[in-house]
Amino acid sequence: MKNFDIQQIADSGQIFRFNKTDDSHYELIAGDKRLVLDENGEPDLSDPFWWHYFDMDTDYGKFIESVPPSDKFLSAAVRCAGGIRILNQDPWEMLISFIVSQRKSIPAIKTSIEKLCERYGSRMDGYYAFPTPDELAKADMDGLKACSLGYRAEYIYECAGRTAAGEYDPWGWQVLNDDDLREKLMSIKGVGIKVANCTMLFGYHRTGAFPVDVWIKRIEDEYYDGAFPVDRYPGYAGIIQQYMFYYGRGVAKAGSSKIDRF
DNA sequence: TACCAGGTGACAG
DNA sequence: CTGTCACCTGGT
Repeated sequence: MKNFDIQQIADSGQIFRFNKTDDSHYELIAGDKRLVLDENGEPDLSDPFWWHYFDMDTDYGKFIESVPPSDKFLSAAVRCAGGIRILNQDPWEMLISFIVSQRKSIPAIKTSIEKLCERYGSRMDGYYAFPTPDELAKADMDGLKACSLGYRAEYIYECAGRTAAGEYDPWGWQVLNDDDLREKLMSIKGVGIKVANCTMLFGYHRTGAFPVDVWIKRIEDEYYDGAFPVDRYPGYAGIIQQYMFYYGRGVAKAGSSKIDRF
């Protein structure tokens, strides 16, 4: 499959409910759906939901080819991360997941989200769906604290309550332009610029959103004199960000054999 | 065992 | 408007 590598997608930090189930299978849960992947990581895309989820109508080759050879870092990044795609995930699930993500390691994020699903999500056949706003709004602070959320519990509590009440409408916000959407997201307590941009990129497929986290910051400081030229990639800087994130994080983890240095 | 983690809100200056 | 700082707590 062209420009498709499930492991790279999983390691690019956009999905948290992706797990190895045994030595030859992976599972991916999105909303109330589950996808099982074989040892090759090749999903069955006959279901239109998953076809759209994996953004199969988009040609990622053109983004990769647009990278100027003069940019050595980015050229190396796309060589190593060419299988990354921006998934079409659910706005609500992304909003809650990235509120949870702040100041947490990825394993800790996954643990918290799994606990939220087990405690508040619907029981499916062998797994738990991501809780709906109504389901999550039933949570009290003690229950949320039991999900290892720490100080984020009150953010989740408030966001779920206001969404269930109709004050927040994550799905309705899809009609907003990027700036209005970002402003709306940042009006939510616990959502700053980084969480807003991640939610936009992964939950609303706003590929122009460019989340700057500690990894991207390090890369900007080290290779781009402090600021990445986002304007060079109009409307798809977020896709470029994913290549940078995957590669930069891989380089930092010394000994990672699948990463080539430049 | 300490230390840090894909940040944010509150508050100074 | 930019700079600091506390913050819950799991994972390594």
